[in-house]
Formats: sequence, C-alpha cells, structure tokens
Amino acid sequence: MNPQPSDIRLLAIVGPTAVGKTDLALRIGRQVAAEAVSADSRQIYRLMDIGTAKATMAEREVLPHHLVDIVDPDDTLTLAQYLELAKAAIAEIHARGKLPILVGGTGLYVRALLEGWTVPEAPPDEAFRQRMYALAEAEGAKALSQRLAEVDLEAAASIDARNVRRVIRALEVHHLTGQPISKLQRKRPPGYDVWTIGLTCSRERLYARIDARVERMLAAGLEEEVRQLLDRGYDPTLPSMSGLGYRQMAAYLTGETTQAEAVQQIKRDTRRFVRQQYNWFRLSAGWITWYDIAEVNPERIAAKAVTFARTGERAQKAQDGALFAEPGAEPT
RNA sequence: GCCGAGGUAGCUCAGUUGGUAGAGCACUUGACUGAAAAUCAAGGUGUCCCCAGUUCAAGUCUGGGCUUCGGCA
Repeated sequence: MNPQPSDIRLLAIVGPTAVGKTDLALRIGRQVAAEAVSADSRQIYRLMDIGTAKATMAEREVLPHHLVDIVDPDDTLTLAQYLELAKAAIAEIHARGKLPILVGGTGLYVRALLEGWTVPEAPPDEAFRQRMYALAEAEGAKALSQRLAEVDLEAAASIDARNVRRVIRALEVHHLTGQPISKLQRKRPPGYDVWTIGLTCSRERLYARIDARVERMLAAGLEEEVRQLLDRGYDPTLPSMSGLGYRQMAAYLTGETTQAEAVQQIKRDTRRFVRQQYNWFRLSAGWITWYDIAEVNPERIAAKAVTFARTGERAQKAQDGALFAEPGAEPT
C-alpha cells in the first residue's frame, strides 16, 4: 500500500542563496531522522561542487541528500524529470520513517512541487527549437509570436513576444501535442502535510554574505574547478556552465575578461539572482513562515522544525520571531 | 609655481548654434509549467563643483574661486 501524500509530513526550507538553508537543514538532521531533497537546479550536476555550494560529503553523512550529483555537466534535467524524481524521493524517505526536507533556492522547482504543477507531456524537440530560432532570426520575434497566436491566443497574449525562448516552448507544445499549452497547464496540489520555513535578512546583510561566500569559493578553488571542467571538454555554452560562478570564471579562463572582473561579476550577478528568487518566495506569501536570520537564532528555528517533525505542530506566526503575522493563511 | 585637460545619476561618460538633462552598467520591481543560477520585461535616480555676471532664459557664454588628473620645472 502506497501512503497517501497527505500522510507524508514534509518540511520545506526556502529563501535566497547564501542565507543559510543548508546549514539549517543540517542542524535539523542532527536532531531527527531526516533526509534532504534538493530543490536546486545547479547542484544536480556532478563535478560542480564549489560554485554550487553543495553540502560536503561529511555533511551528507549526517543528512543524506537526494537530487544532488545526478547528471553530468553536458546533460540536462527537465522540470518534469525533476518533479518525478523529487516526488519519488519524498515518498521513499517517508517510507523509511524519516522526515523529508525539501531544501533549495530554485523557486520553479519548489513551487511546481508544492503546488502540484502538471507539466505538459511534450519533451524538448531540439530540431524543432532550432527551426524556430532560425525563423525568429529571419522574420523577427513578433512574427513568431503571431504564429503562436494562430494556435494559442491565450498563451500568445500572456507570453512577452520578445521572450523568444518561452514563445518557442509554447509553439513546441502545440507542435507535439496538437493542443495549446495554455490548456495543458494544470495545478493539482499533492496534499503533503507541509510546513515551509523561509529564511531571509536585509539586502545589505545578504549582499555582504554573498560577497563573503564568493571569496570563500575562490579560496576553496573555484577557478581550478572550472578549469578542470573546461579541460574535460565541457563547453562554456552548456546550460550547466551558465550557472553563477561558472559562466564568469569560464569567461576569464578563455581570455574574455580579467580575473578581477570575473569575480566582481559573480558577486553582481548573484545579487541580481537573489532579487529574482524573491519573486518566487515572496515575503508576503502566506504559505511561508519567514524568519529573519539576524533576529532569530538558527538553533531556535531548528527547534521549531524538530517539533514539527515529531508532532506536526507548526510554529505560530506572530510569535517565535516569525515575520508577517497572517494566521490561517494556507498554501496556494 | 607654470602649461594642458577635466569636474553632469551610485559608477563610466554623452550633451549639438544658450530653451532647467541622457546612455550603458549598478540599483529596484515584475513575468515565469519538460534549458530556470535560464529567458524576458518595467522603473526611479540628479544643488549639471561653488560664487558672481551677461541674458527673457546658462550644464552650455564671461570673470573669480575650489578641486582632480597629466606634463614641465
């Protein structure tokens, strides 16, 4: 008998990069039987350890991590594949009598999982994409969007015509399924017994943490890690190499920029990324119990999580240092 | 000390024949359903170094001052 999702107690830890999500998960892992399910689109890659700030092997002894190191840098993992693997991992961990902890900063993954997005069954068709890009090149992005309007008016209206990538995906779905993407996108909440903790702090503080972390990555050998990837023949244009730290380091190592510029750009781009992350994890979101790390000791947050693991009891907003009192707010 | 070139948005700078300013980046915000740390979009920003003068009107012209950077002593 498979357990119903509603039987599965799931803790989620979200927030911007470098705020301390992994650290919190480890603290919890030392106190209760738990395993982590990563919701990080970059930690999936093997050989990319330093720049993605993966938990160390020793830390993974304490808290086993799923969905980390699962594909090679020249491979890709799609959203649909991620969702399948994550759901399976969560079910397995629960079956072992342990607490699954969803940890990660990839908003798309977290939201898609917790909100139960049904991804249209249309795997990428590279040849089709190439043709569409050529078309966009020849006739312009507008023309492509008009083509989409002919088969899917709703999608054409909601996707910015200038965002060629998304317009092509919508066309691709119609091409492969004969149906408009706007009709295939569904949400079916999986119904986990989930509590989502969000970690945050002021931008000023976070930006300082980011700068410090980038320096630590450099000291730990980020440059050498990227050089080895290039030496192994992994091309700078691969999706995996578009990650923070890798893209800029590769540009330096191939002579496009100076080292100092590359480092500065990593810091700058990471700050930009943080702003993007807050679009997925809004401070005003009722489904997240936010804690400001400058105000609440991580041990105290971990204690709340442990209580949840044991009893299913969530810390109340408006107490325990949680931000944004909105009692009764439900996950969407 | 002398000669030259500057001082305009957080930074680098543009600003035509005088009509109270503008681009890139930064910064802030938003979208996001099989590439997502991707891709795309929107937005604000100013003692135009200071003082005086000419003028209906000065970032722009004139004089003085302060200051930065070169070169020469």
